[in-house]
Amino acid sequence: MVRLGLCRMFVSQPIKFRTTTAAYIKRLGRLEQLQKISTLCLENALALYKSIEYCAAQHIGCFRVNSQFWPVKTHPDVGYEFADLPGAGEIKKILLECRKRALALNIRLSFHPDQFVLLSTAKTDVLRNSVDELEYHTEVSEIIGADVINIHAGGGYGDKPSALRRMGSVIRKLKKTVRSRLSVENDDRVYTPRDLLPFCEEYDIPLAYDVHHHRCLPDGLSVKQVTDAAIKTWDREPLFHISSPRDGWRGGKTLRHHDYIDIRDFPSEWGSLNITVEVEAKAKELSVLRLYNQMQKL
DNA sequence: AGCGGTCAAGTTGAT
DNA sequence: ATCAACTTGACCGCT
Repeated sequence: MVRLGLCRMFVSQPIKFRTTTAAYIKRLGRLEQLQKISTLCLENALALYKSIEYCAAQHIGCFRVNSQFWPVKTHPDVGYEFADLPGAGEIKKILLECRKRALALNIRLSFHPDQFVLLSTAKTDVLRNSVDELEYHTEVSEIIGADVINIHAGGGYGDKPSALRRMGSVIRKLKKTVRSRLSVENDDRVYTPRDLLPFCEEYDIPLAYDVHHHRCLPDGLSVKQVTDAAIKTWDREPLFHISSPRDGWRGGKTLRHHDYIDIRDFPSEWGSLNITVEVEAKAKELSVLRLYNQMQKL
């Protein structure tokens, strides 16, 4: 019933996603830049195909694709159009094969852009970069068939209601292809489910419920209450997050992720639901496999 | 082959 | 005022 999701990479499998840095790319001429990036994009497309095959064979139902899948795509100096890469047509063919394979094997694909994507910011350049980044993620999503681009609500800036209103008005102006994939996640420092649930209803954006963050930053709502309310915000299969604290629940730093999931951290309320649960744990596929096996025994 | 320095971007909260 | 933490790697370039 529960579809477990693997995040971004493998620790035991020979499946590698490549990336580069803007500093390195800048040293090359434009043609060399595009050639280098093309090579990385091609390798990443092949790695995605292998990832889909692996997940399907191991009862892993979802794969979160790395944000650097097309490296430095939106960088102001070295960014590029996908179509301008040498061999773009060949790469796209492989990506369309990924889409077909994921559909045939029922592997859900998702994205989680990093912390620089901030729709609640008051700064116009930060906002522009954020929207560019979301549009890049959407461009890939449309090709490979990813249905979720999950982001955090960003900073509070001393006034969370105002920040959320800014984010809401930006969301209303996003292209439909972007907006229809967007979800917002409760974080461990600023925005709780209690903050976000009314926002999600008002702006028709689903809540990606991270139960670990909720435990780090409680808001008086129970796991059951948030689970039920979050499910109602989704018009497709809900997507939630699970992780366990590296150093246990006692002591200060509960935020850092453990290698594996402690089965006791997996909410009993989730056991029989039709939901995707992305596993955020450092042992990657090994942690998903262990959790799957433990859940089968229950 | 192994290792050290480096990497686009924002915000928060601990020191 | 500075810096680690957030997802922490993975990369290049030197030995």
